[in-house]
Amino acid sequence: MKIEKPKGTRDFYPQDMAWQNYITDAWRRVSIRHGFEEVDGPIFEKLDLYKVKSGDGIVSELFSFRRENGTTDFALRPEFTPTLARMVADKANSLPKPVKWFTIPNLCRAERPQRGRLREFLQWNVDLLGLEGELADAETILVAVDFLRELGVTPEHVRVKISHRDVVRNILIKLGVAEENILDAFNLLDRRDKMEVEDFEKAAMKLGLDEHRVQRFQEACRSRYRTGSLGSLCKAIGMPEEDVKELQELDDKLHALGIAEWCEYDLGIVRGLAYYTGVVYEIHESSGAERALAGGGRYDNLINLFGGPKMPAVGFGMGDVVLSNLLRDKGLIPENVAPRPDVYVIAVSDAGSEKVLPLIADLRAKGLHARFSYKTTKNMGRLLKEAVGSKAKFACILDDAEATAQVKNLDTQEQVEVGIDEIAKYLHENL
RNA sequence: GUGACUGUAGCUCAGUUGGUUAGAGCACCGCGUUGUGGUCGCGGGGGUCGGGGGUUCGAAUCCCCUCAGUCACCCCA
Repeated sequence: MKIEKPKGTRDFYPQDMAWQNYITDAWRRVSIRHGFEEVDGPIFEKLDLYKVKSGDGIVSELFSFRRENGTTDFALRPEFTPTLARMVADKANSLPKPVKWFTIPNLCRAERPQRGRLREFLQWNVDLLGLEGELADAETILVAVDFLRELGVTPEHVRVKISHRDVVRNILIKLGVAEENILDAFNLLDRRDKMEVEDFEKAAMKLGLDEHRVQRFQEACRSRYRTGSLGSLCKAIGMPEEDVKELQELDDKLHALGIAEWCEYDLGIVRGLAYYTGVVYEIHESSGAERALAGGGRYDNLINLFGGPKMPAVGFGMGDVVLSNLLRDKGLIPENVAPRPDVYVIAVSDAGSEKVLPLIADLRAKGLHARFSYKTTKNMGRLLKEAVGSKAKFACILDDAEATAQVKNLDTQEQVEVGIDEIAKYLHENL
């Protein structure tokens, strides 16, 4: 009987796993050097945890279950933020501030798979809590940008699109959108690029905007502004600079951190969910072809909502699927992401064969990644080919010589004779 | 949940208006080239042609259904 793997899941063969590790290693390395500490939580939570902030609408898109004869509903985690909020709320008073945490959870969502979206995926989360001011927002953006830079991505490849929920809300209200229609208006903004202009206008008018105001709505939210030009943004949409002072502070910090050229303001970015409270941002491939590479923003009410104190919070998530698409399309996949063996031991005579296993054990005990051939052939050409195929840095050739071996650098083709007892030392010095 | 497209070996694909026992390259396994690199040569395993039904003397090929995958919509935490 053949059982297929569940829809939208992946099997990780060695090559796939090496690639996955390449990404997660970089996520971890970059997080740590920016002063973030790794955390994790359960892979499933009580279903209620996901209802607190999102409501029931989201429930159909998650994998939920109940133990046989049990009474509690659980769900595989579709995101990490609720778990994080719970963890922070639980120990809010004893955690040193600010809280700088990162995590690399696998998440599950019961959606139909398509490009850039699977039912199980990895998502890097970086969150900074308990720090007032826009430096916090800027620092999370810095972490994301630094990561992308580390993998060879440039400002030409991607744009960090920044917006602010209150700014957009102000514009909408000034244009005459009623308070109770604000979320619908956000939603409309979010989808604007997928809609025909006519449909967009029709939907906008439903929210209470006349023809003239739809036009201004369009102008305000479809334009992009460079960093350092918030003044002209205000002028263009007729807004006092006072109303964008948080964005201005963020702007200053982005310049101070040297990442302003990666960023731009795009008031069409609002993010889907209701819990964001201030700055929101998404990272997109420049042409806009892919879905968002990362998304985040400020959620100052969430810790409070989960029973903790009121605490400022900002963070983002980046999924591995869209990231991999981007890196592949931009030709940014390194040739070797799997670990290279330090040395490949081969025997080209019967006497040499006797020495293989003791040498292998010795090399490995001394911390070297050492491999050998399971074949019985003594054909040196064939064995060297196998060594090269393994991507080993050195080959160690054992022959009839009593106490020495030939150690060959497979990259440079240099070959030297080394005493068998000295091989580990030689390799450590020359790797 | 809706729609479009695609299913032949692990991968990329051939396969004549329907006609013998379904093929190639790469990959994998083995051997040889009797001691220095991705060669070359020989050999091998592996496919109920996604599955089921139908038309036909005969189906990978034509028709219907179904399953899976991809992409788009919905949604996107």
